Amino acid sequence: MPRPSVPRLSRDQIAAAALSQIDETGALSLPKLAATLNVSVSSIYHHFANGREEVIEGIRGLLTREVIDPLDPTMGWREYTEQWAHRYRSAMARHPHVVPLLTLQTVSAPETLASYEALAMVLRKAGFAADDLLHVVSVLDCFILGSALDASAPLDVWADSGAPESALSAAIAATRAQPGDRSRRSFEIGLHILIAGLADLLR
Amino acid sequence: MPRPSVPRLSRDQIAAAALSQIDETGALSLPKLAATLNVSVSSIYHHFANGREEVIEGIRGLLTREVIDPLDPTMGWREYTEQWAHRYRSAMARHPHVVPLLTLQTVSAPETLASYEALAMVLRKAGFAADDLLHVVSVLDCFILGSALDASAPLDVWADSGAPESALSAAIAATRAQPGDRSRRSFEIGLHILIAGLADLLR
DNA sequence: ACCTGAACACCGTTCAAGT
DNA sequence: ACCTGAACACCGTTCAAGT
Repeated sequence: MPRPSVPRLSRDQIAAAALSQIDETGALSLPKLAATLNVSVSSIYHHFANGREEVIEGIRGLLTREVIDPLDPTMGWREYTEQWAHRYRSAMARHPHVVPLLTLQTVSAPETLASYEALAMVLRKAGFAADDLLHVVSVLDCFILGSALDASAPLDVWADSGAPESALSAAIAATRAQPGDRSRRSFEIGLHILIAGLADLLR
Repeated sequence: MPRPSVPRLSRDQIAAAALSQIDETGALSLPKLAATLNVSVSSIYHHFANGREEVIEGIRGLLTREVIDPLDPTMGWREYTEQWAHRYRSAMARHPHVVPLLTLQTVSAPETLASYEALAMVLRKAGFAADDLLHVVSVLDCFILGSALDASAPLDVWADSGAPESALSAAIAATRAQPGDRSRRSFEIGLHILIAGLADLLR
């Protein structure tokens, strides 16, 4: 078979197909990915020399690009942080099965690193002390990641965990009566508390 | 080979060996686990009919038992919550490679469910509204889980991510100058903010 | 540069069979 | 009840070879 005049694969194309496979099947298999792309497994390695792990980093990059790009760094730090957090969480919540895979490996996608750097610059300009800045980023990051995991595998499963007088079951029933997305609402409550609390670090 | 007079395996023993393997190698392989236990792979399935996933749930149970047990439910909700959160996070932080595996599957370990139920009861007695209670638990849970992941794969790797004038690199350098565990310190800052903020829900 | 095809070592899971 | 041994379908990764 001749070498095609135009490459049949690109990194973005592979990462996008991998993302779809995870969304649909809940897992990533390189043989299946190759089959979807009408290509042999080993040719994926030509674009991602480090194999599976690098493909997953590609997905992280895709997701970051998708939602983080158009943030205006000149707005106030509170608003910037809130939007940054919201976008991150919703990007991940849209791909529930991907999130646990992302937690399995260290962040190296340049788009993701750049978006954290952008947040750090906004916070520095807002006057956060050098000693505090990493803590601020870290606290936000932890909560967003945890919330994304919560959106992936909601606590609601625990409904049938205990006896009928269970405090947790009662709370779940009460929450079910409320409209909207429980996980998203929890996220918003926590985020507002965190931003208000972190603002105190500015004196 | 005769059937041994005393069983050679128990669930706890298998889960503990699995935990050690993950701590030491960063991954869990049932064939290797069987070899360590001087047993054939299929005999693991006699104790954990659902295989690998159930073994990992066993580890979750082990970790929960290890640290959650001796919490006195009569203390104030703030103190209870703080200790509960601290213990959870440190139990997970002691086993960094385990945390991502735990996020891959739904919680079903009864010990873990019981500890969330205990927290919910303390919060209810403290006067949290039924509509708020699940959000309170969820916000705490998200932050703890995210913090455990942060303890597993610290942000500090990002030190060499950018140019020398990077705001993130500067923040990392400033934080390195502080004594103690950066991830743990971030956790404490966030936890105190969250508990104070959640207290406002009591009016 | 870009892709193929075959090979390798390794998985998790199942099942009939032993005592 | 508790364990063995073999078999199955499936992984991720590598590498020589094609054009």
